[in-house]
Amino acid sequence: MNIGEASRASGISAKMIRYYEQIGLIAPAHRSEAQYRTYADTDIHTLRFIRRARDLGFSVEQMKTLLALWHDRARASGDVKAIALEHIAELDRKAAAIAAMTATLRHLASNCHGDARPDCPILDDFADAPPETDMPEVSARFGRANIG
Amino acid sequence: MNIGEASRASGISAKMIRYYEQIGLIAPAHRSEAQYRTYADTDIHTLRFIRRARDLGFSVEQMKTLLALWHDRARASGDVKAIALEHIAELDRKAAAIAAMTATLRHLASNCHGDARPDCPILDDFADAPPETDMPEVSARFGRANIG
DNA sequence: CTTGACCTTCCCATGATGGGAAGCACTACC
DNA sequence: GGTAGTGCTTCCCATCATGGGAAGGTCAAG
Repeated sequence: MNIGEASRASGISAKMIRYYEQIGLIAPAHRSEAQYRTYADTDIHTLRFIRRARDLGFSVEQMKTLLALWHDRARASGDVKAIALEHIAELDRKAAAIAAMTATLRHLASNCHGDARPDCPILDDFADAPPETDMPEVSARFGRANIG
Repeated sequence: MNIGEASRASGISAKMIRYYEQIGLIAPAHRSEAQYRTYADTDIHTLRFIRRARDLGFSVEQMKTLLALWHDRARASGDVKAIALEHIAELDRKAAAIAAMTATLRHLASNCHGDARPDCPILDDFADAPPETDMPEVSARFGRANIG
């Protein structure tokens, strides 16, 4: 199986498959005589594993660890769970940051006429909101949230 | 006021102030004889505006538009509100993607013993989850969500 | 043998941010 | 008037995961 077919079978672009190989997330693919990468069913299995983990938001580093644990038949499920829980916590943090933003924005937008008149509470807020001293907790004010 | 003081007054790093100038988000600062950037109160006001918008998750491109509207005394508040609503919609999409991820992950984690035993439903799912055909709607399955 | 689809490597771009080096300017102190 | 220390300048590089595209080799069908 060439890389195009592997891509279709796994849902990962050929570009990314090469990249994952380059950074060591997956082992270098076997090569045909013409130096084409070839993939066996087990390789596709691995790629699908990666696809699933990636879709659940895991980073490449986390996926490296997860793949290692997957291949370690003597792994402790606690190690896997710990990574998952840490990732959930990270996602929860991002969600909280987003929720705080949308709460503030919805409030500002609801007070804005949104017509041809120039008065706009949104711009007024941006112009006059007091500078943040520091992030106290999750509120309508926070530093550059790690959401992008 | 030099860039360091402007940074402290606005909450934006000196690095980012220079970057914002470079990409044209803000006008080139006035320079002292020694070519030091100098900032007046109005400049700080603009930087604080940017800080606020940035903290609410707006992109540089959106901030460019918002700054233009801010300076346009004949603006229509509807134009500002439209940008805000679009951004809220974008944030909601990210939040939904995150929520779908955490829902799936919490479910998998709750079924994982998380002890020294190797059996792990999380890895089992990653290894065997059917490949996604395409994103149907917001569910536990979705493509590479735009959350990072 | 040509056409077209596929593969290869290599370089560049994204967005917003930080790190760090080399060199010049300013301030405070002796 | 030196000198130490801080601050400013520009320039280059890195992040993270991904895509775009060029130049060139390979393969299968007609």
